[in-house]
Amino acid sequence: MSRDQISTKTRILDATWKLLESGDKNIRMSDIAKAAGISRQALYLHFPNRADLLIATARHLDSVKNIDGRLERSRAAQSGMARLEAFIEVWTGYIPEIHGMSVALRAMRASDAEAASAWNDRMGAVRHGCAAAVQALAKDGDLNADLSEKTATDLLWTLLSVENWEHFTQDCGWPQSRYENTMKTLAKAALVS
Amino acid sequence: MSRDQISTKTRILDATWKLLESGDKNIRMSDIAKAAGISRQALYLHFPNRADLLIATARHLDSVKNIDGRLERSRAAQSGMARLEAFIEVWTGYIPEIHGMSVALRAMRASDAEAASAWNDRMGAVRHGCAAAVQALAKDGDLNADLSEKTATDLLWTLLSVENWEHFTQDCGWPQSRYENTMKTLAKAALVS
DNA sequence: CCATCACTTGACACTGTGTAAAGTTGACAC
DNA sequence: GTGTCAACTTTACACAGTGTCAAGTGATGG
Repeated sequence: MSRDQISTKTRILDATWKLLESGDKNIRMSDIAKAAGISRQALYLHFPNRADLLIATARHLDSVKNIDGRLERSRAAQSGMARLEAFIEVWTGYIPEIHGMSVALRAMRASDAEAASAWNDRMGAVRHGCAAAVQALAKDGDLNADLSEKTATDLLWTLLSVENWEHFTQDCGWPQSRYENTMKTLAKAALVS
Repeated sequence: MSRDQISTKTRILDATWKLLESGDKNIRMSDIAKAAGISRQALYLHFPNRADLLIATARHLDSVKNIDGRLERSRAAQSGMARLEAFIEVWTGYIPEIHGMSVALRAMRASDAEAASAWNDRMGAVRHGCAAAVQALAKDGDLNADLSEKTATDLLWTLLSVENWEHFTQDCGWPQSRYENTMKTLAKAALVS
């Protein structure tokens, strides 16, 4: 609160987020500056470059959206099956909220190593959730005997990728609810014995 | 053969392909020109812009690799199941050969409408193959009764996406053979009654 | 009243794409 | 041989977008 109600840094992050969410591609630093109500050069007083700004926005998003808190719910489940379902519900519900961000970050992966590692870091967290759900299934003896825990985690992780969400909801035109239900069905078909 | 053994246009396409295949990101027009042994400006005598060059390279690749001919094999299968398997074998075997190209084309989708439609066109062809396999399954009465042909096609198409291939072979480190076998198993688990 | 912080303004270097124009070279026609 | 044409080269430049730099402004606070 040094200057305004909310700090300029936060205003920048919110503006960036909003622009990404709007689905506009090719967002320039000048667009972000305009949206945040400051000069383009002032952005560089807060973030060294575009990549760092986008990465900071991703982290900001995660903290505002409280993904960790939401996943808490799935950790509370009694059975492995319930945990798998709860995890799928939480994660698939989260995807549309971060989709604009994810498009931008993935687009930057090709040219920016730091963007790539920011994305890998976030997806690593998802994988961790998948692994925990698989482990809970295995503990209950519900995991398909043909699958190692590693393999089962790979399958679930891939199934629940943002790219697959895009494919179903964008390219195939499925509504979110159908996507979510299908993911549950497929996950069970693939993982549960 | 106007000038050299092979035409300059072909040399450009081959050079572009080779560079894309090498996995280098951020391939510039000047890189392509150098690889083709001509000046950067000469590229523009053959292709109006970068997008058109990449798209032409994609088509060139498809024609050299003869994807249509390869898919012929799956059309010859006797049963629906055999057709599904043959289609998966052909397509999954094709993915690694076009992967460099596909990365470049997908990266361009965000900023270039023509690149997006070139990619959609190619993926539309894959979807067509999926639909035919699903139809063959349905004809044999082997299609899961819970699924419409459209839904089954959506599932198979998504399962066999290039993005999922990347996920399994790159991010999960699976060898190609394992990827292929898993796709067959998963496809059957998801589609066959 | 002075200093400092947060910002603005204006200028500029750099990269990569695409355009433009004039020059070179070799093949082919007559 | 001369002329012509196509395919290419060389040089130059416009343009967008990123990132840097330096000088200036204006409010806040000791």
